[in-house]
Amino acid sequence: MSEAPPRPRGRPARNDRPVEETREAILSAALDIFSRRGFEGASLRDIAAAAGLEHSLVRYHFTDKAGLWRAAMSHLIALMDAHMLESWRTARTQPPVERFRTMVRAYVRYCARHPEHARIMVHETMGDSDRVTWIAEHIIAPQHRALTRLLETLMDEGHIPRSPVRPLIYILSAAAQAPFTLAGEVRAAYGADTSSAAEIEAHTHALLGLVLR
Amino acid sequence: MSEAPPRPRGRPARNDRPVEETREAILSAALDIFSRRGFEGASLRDIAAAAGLEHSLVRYHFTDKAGLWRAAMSHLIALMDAHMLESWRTARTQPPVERFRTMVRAYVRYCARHPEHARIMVHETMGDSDRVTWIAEHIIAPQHRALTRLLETLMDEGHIPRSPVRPLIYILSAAAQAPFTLAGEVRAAYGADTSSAAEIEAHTHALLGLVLR
DNA sequence: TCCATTTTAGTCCGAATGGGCAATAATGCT
DNA sequence: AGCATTATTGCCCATTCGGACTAAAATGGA
Repeated sequence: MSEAPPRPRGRPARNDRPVEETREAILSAALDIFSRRGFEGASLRDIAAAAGLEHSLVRYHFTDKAGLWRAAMSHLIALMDAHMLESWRTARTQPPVERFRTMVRAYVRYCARHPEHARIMVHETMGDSDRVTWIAEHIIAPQHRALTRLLETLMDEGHIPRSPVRPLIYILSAAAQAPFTLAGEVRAAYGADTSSAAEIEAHTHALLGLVLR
Repeated sequence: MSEAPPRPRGRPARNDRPVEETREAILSAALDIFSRRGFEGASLRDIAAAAGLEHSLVRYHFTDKAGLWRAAMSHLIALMDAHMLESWRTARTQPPVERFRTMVRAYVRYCARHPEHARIMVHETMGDSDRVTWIAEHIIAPQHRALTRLLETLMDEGHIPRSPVRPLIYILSAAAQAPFTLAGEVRAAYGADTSSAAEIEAHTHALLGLVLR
């Protein structure tokens, strides 16, 4: 009579991983799964499994599904800031047109490396959960504030046609994200891998060539 | 002792709705829910409820969740064709630049009216289900084939900068869709309703002004 | 009129979900 | 050495999921 092996309940002898590494593994997995399935569609068990853990541990570290979502968003903002910081420092000493080029190049590279970002925006922008409010306040507003001044300068100097800024911002950021957000579509329709360096460069070039003439 | 009202099992006396109307109600609800939650996240019960029916009826009409998805996609293509047909007829007699203007105007209006479309593309482009293959073949390929010829003519005539077509197509279509796919974000960040006629016109104008100079 | 077909709703099932909680090994403070 | 805290797992719960099946009213042809 083979009894089901009564694995003892408590903490496993699984030591060696630094404390912070567990939290980060969970947050990375959460960004991936949330971007793929949306908030409701994502399951704590899938997120935990993607990080190689049990779902109770996710709840231990982040209390709630909602709490995990907020922590994952803060993590995403930190990733973005880290990625853009250097380019932002380079750009601030450049004249407007070059500054724009530098920022677009950096942003396209960021979109290619973190397609979860744009996907999460698409997911969370539906319905009127409090999550969309959080995103608008903590992510969209600062981003757009920074872009608005630069775009107005470019219009004043005649490098881009005069136009209300908001449509322009959405045109530019969506254009920058597209081939990476839709990477699977491009792969299925063209057999191309848009995350390659050559594709990133080609996309940046096409976008800058269209906007600055 | 109030017995739970034993609603008889069978078909309710709910007559009067034309047969085809039930199917269409289900398909419209399916497009909405699929675009909001993705394939796995969407529940037949939610789709049925959105159409005012029981979930068994959805399975009666479309057998499967996968079958419903395919039927909903065909329905979406029919909606798109119906919306674009008239503009396409107008455009074919026009010179290239005007033809481009006509097509962009029509496409932006379509994106505003059917934001589900772009949202579904974002959802289904993740992972490599057979659904992304279906979409690439039945939706993306014909769309891009039609656009490619027009864009090459515009480049030959010097109206847009010379560039590989694929990046250009993704830039243009993402730019056309953005404010409507992200309608909730725009509402939360700016308090604006991008589905209004004025917003649609402003967006079209900004896009055409940037592309054709 | 009768009866087969079509269209609808209700119910049961096994699996998965978010959350609550107990058990317990590791760690670190005193 | 002893003890509180931290980090982790296993298990239980009510709810919901997709799907299979049953019950029955409406419809239309014979």
